Order: sequence, then structure tokens, then C-alpha cells
Amino acid sequence: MSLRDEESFELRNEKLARLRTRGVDPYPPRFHRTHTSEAATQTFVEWERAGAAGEPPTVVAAGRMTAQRDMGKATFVDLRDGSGKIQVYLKSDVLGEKAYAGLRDLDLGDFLGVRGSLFRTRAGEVTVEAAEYTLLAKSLQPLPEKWHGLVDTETRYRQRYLDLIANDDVRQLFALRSAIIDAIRRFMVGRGFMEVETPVLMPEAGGAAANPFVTHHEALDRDLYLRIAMELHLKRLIVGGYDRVFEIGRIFRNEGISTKHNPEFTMMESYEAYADYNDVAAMVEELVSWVAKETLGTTLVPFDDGTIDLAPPWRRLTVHDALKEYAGVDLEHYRRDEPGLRTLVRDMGIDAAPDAGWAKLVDELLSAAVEPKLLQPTFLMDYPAPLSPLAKRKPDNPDLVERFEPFGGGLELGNAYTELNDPVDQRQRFLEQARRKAAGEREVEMLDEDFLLALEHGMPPCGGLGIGIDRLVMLLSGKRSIREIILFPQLRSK
RNA sequence: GGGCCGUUAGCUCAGCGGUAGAGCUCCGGACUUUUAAUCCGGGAGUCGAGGGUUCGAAUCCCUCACGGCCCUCCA
Repeated sequence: MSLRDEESFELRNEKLARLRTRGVDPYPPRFHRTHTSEAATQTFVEWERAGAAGEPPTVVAAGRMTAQRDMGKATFVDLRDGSGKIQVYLKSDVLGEKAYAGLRDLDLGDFLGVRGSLFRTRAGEVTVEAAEYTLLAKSLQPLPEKWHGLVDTETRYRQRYLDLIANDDVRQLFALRSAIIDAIRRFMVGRGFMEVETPVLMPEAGGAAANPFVTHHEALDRDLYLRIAMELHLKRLIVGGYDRVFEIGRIFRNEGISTKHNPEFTMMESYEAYADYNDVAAMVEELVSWVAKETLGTTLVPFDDGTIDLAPPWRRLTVHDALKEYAGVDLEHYRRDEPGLRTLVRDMGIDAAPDAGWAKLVDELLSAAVEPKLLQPTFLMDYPAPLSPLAKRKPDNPDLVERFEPFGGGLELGNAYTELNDPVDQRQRFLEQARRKAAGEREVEMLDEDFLLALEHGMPPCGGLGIGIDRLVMLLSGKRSIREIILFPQLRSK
């Protein structure tokens, strides 16, 4: 349902026509203000503080009219701009009767410019006493009503501009999101990482196990995939000699939509030569706690009923130990017993796919029995190799890889590992994935010959990281739905 | 893909077999320091769409659409 009111629309169009008849341009091309609403208030406060000598300051301000209090021969209106709002006092004897009567053709939602001197009302509010006013843009649709604001979720998402107008907390939330991304960028650049851009359109969608979107290039007459990760391109740049690169960008995965998943989402990936996953873990806990301090002023984040402390060091827990602690499962007993593990998983009431292999079963166990319990920030470390075809094996146990995932608030925040730089092992791991695909598994890593060619030229030891920006914003803002922190989330088309 | 809940005026909601309601918005009137301005008066609806049951449906039943939550899926 869209917020549209035919009756108001017609009335407002009539006013628009009247304005034009009177020679008023309802959409003038420009208006130069001297002060934002915030600056205007500030200017007056400073003038008062300096002794309020002489004439009060004069300002030219502008904004959307969000309230109108008509007292007969005088009217108060609120003008809201990006910095806040300022009250304007319009008086018949100051403006002249004709100009004052012109207010009748204005509506809530119109943009106005005003020029006038500042004063403080009886109630103490800094206010512009308008010497003149100018219509800057006529609004033909009514705004959401002021008491209850806009609550309807569908309208809030489909007409996000109304959500932003009506709900100040939403405005602040997306400003926070922007600040978080800005802080991440500053952190990475401060550490000597270079920001790069790599292709979104790819001949093969690699770097993760996910279902891609397919599109078609007309001139080349070939299908292309929207990227599901940046990994394979960024590692080529490490091969190319950059020691530290990162990218913040959109990733697309053709999968289910939920409160934790949007088909397009924002990822930050970084790769650092001569680092391993322990170095990356240290960087992640510093990054997240620093970003929290920069944007929220604290590392203590309220989430659900509790508080999450993002200050380093974060708990480090191997997958093996986590399963023992949270699920009461000792993987040692099932090391070579896939049917036994499957039975156990089933008995725990976890719905695993019938074709799930040993590693996948471990993954299911983690998702169901461990991850939701990881409220305080935790690194889950050392994953089974078959789940991680791009990660380097642990030297003392080739069944495991040097990989960790950071968790907080029960949310998976990212993924990191010591990058596999052995081109022979990498080829074998791709082939193993291909075997699993042939055996019926849907989402596996695709073999990428160009990437292998790059690795064959030699890649230094390297630590890589992917952080889900949306999940991080959820954690830092305490929001449990990803749709609340994406401006225009994917919805069904109407 | 499955389950549960929801959809009534522009907004926020009540009504749940017998004449479609409230507050705010909106419209008209009064008011030159209001700020949820106040006071007086007024308009407002295919009750999400379609079908069925009934003398009679916003209300009960079925189908569909959209949304929310939970599963499934998904690093």
C-alpha cells in the first residue's frame, strides 16, 4: 500500500494552480541560505552569550515545513533541514497582509525559505521572525501524521523517504551506518591498506560457496555472474605485488531472504601479505572495537537483554572445543564415523540434508548448537578443510584449515583465513569441490583456471578477511533485522 | 518451499453476524509569543482482491496478493 491521498493531492494541486496564477514559481531553481537551522540557533546563542548587544543576528534559512500553528494574525511554523529544525514566526503586520494571506496556499511538507532576525520566544525557543518568506518546493502529497509517526513496515521500507521524515531514530540509524563504514575505511587506510575496486561482473562466480545471479552481456553474447565474493580478484592483487589491499562493496547472492539475509549486501574484504589468520584475528578485534569507539563512543553495546563488550581480546575457541562446550559433542569419537555423526545430528533434532558429508554435518552442528550462543565476541577457529577450499591447511593436521569466523550477538560477522597459496593443493581442492558438486551438492566452489594461473606465478603467505558490514551494523545498532539497516531492502514486487 | 499472525479513513488503531467508528491529519471559522497550540463546526472508506455460506458478511469459510515473525535455505 502506498501512502497516497487523492483528496489531499487534488487540494494541493489547486493551491499549486493558485500560486502560479499569483505569479509565484512553486519550484524556483535556487535559494541561497546563510545558515542551517542548527547554525542559526547557534549564532543566536552566541550573540546572547556575548551580551546581546545591538541588533539581533539576521539569517536566511530554509527547510521543510513540518508543523504549522496558526494564531490568526500570526503563525508559527517549524522548518526542518538536514541539521535539525528551526521555528519561524510569521506576523501579518511584518509581512504585510497580502503576503501573510499567501500562507493559505502552503501545506505541511512544503519547502520554505525565510529571511529574518532571530529572537527567543516566551517559551524560550530560538525563532526567526520572518521579514519575508519564499516557497521553495510545493509538496503535493501529505506527510505521515505526527503523533504516531509511520509504523507500517511495508510503507517504511517501500517509501523509505517517509520513514526518514517521520522517524528520527531511523535517520540517526542510517547516519550511524555511514559513520561505521567511514570508520572502517579510515582504520584500514591508517593501517596501510590500499582501497581497490574489482569487477562485479564475472565469468565465474567464485570465492564463496553460494548461488550467484546470472546476467547476460549482449555484445559478447555470453552469460556473466554477479560476484558472490571479492576474494579471487583481491588475491590476484597480492600476487601483483601490493602488500595490503581492501575493498568495500556490494556482494550478490541468489538465496533466501530473511531477517539476516538480503540478496545484495555490503562486504569488506582485506588481504595482507606476510600475515596469517592469527594476525588477522588481532586486526579484527582492534577494528571492531575501534569502530565502536569512533561511532558509539564505547565498546559496550546493548544487545537484546544483555551487553556485549567488544574490547579486545576476544575469546578464541576452536571448533573442536566449541562443539564440546556448547553441544556436548566430542568430534574425536566421530573422526572417521560419518554415519554415526549423522545419527547424532539427527538425534539432536537438527535437520541436515541427507547428502551432507562429514564436514557439512559439523557445519550444521555449529549453526544450530553453537553459533546462536556466541553472544560475547568470539573467534571460532580451525574449521574442517572440505568447508574451506581456499584456506591453508594446518601444518599439524591437514584435515583442518587455519580459518576463523568472528561471532557477536549470535551473528556471524565474517570469515577469515590464512590464504592457500600452494597452487597444486589449490587445484586439488577445486577438484574435490567439483566431485562434491557431481555428487549432488548444490553450493560448492567453482574451479577458476585464471585464478590458478595467478597462484602458479607465486603468492606470498597472506591473511585474508571478509566482514559483513550489514551484520556489523546490526550488532553495533542492536537491530535484529537486516532490513532495518539497509535503506532499500529487497521486498516482493507489488 | 512450510507454519503462525496481520491487511478497516491519508496516518495510528478499535469494531469480529444486524445502519462503518475514535484520535491525529485534512477542510471551514475564531485567536499577534505558539510548540501534541487551543476552541467551535465539517468531510472523509469498494473494511487488501476474488469467490462462497447466510435473510443479512468488515466479522464465518475458501483461494490469491502483500507484509511480519519462525522454520527451511543461506559461510
